[in-house]
Amino acid sequence: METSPEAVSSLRSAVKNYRPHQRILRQGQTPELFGSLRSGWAYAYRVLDDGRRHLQGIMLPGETIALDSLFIGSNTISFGINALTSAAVCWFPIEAMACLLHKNKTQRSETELWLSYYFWSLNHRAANISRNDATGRFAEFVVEILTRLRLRNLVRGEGYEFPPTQAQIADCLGLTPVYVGRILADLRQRRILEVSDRTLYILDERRLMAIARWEGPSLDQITRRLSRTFENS
Amino acid sequence: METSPEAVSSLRSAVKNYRPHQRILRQGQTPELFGSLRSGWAYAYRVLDDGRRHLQGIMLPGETIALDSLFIGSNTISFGINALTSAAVCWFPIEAMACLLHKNKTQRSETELWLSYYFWSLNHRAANISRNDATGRFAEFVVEILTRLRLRNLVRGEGYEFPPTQAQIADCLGLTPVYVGRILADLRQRRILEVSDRTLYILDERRLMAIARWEGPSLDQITRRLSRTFENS
DNA sequence: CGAACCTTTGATCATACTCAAATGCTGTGG
DNA sequence: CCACAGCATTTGAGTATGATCAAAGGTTCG
Repeated sequence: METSPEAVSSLRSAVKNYRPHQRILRQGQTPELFGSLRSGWAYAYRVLDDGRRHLQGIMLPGETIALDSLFIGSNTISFGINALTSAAVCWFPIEAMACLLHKNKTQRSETELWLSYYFWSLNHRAANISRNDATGRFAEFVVEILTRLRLRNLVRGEGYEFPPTQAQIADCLGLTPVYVGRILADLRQRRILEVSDRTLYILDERRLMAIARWEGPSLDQITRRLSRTFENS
Repeated sequence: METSPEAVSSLRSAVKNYRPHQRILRQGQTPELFGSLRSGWAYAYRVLDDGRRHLQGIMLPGETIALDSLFIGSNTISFGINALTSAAVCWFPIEAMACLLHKNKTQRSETELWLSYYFWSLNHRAANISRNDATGRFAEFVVEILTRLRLRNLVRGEGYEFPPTQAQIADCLGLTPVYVGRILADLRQRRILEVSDRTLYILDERRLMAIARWEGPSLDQITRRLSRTFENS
């Protein structure tokens, strides 16, 4: 929601810093503020009855924290959000934000676009987990993150910043940490991609996409429109 | 969205009937109308690149078709919706509906509740698929549907109406039809539940819930509030 | 310097898939 | 009314993908 700074910046806002693993939003809480990640990564998770965690998604620098909170009023969010790396979050008052979004036509259609992307990705994630094999899941996971990093031009040097641990990736994809390690080893050996020192190197993007069986059309359509919103600002 | 009939019924609406498997909403379409299932079941699906389908969710009688459409403006929905049984859908103009929801405070907070349930279920479904084993997934699937059927008092006789085929269940849970059959046989043999003649009989709800490892608290909280909205109308 | 965590590798195991064939049910047209 | 095609279910036998258990080396942090 990195949008139309003139309008948004008129809102009172506060920046808060978080250490890795620090809680940003509590599961079951009614959010009072609406946040956006100024820097760093974060993850949305759900604590299961047996104590294990399931990671529902990952937030990249510049992205929105829990878009839900703009629309659910006084209801609670069903997940918590923690910092994955050191992170800074910019907080806005929800009420004012929602009001602004409703009145300003441009803002509103932009929010609708983000929300539709949000719905898309929630559904897509479930489809990915249920149909792809482990390697395919991981490949899709990487491609999605890549797309989002590129959208915001977060390329650093030759590689991409890629802080999640194997255990976190596993919790995202419904795999075990050990097996994620094996997938990484396999992809590295096949010279498709390599992760080292929290950096991701894509060696053969074409084959990576083939493995991910990426649904080009449906995502492309959305990202093209999203990237247009960046050009305009 | 079976709510405050006085207000909603003032909107122009049309009822349309559908045969089993008939398309209700096309994938990639911008919905012009907002629908609610007057009778029958429907399913939201996504066609994958390899031609297979993934079922994203199932809609029961009385429920809303694609709550998304109220919030995404002119964007497209990333899934299609088909009738699962013979079904009747009641269509409302989206614009008027959205406007009504925004102005009327009661309606609005009710929509927020439904939307938060929608977000919950999208996330929950992904968590279910990625963490539970096949039997657990199915048990959770059943318990969720059961909860929703009861919410609307759709009990018929001693059993519950349960039209989905094993192949559809499989596409919902990321399993194969054959294995779903084996799960059913196993649960029947263990006297936990039984499906015959499109009817579901719960033989041992306690054990079913245990298998589903149902997240009692988080769902209960929502359903209690949802059922309150039914009592009020 | 030690503790905690992350990664890597090996060996074994089980859950769920694949392939295949038989049975039953439903609807349709001759 | 029957024959048949098409689908849904059931069961069997064999297989593979990813889990589990275990241990060793590497990092990071206090």
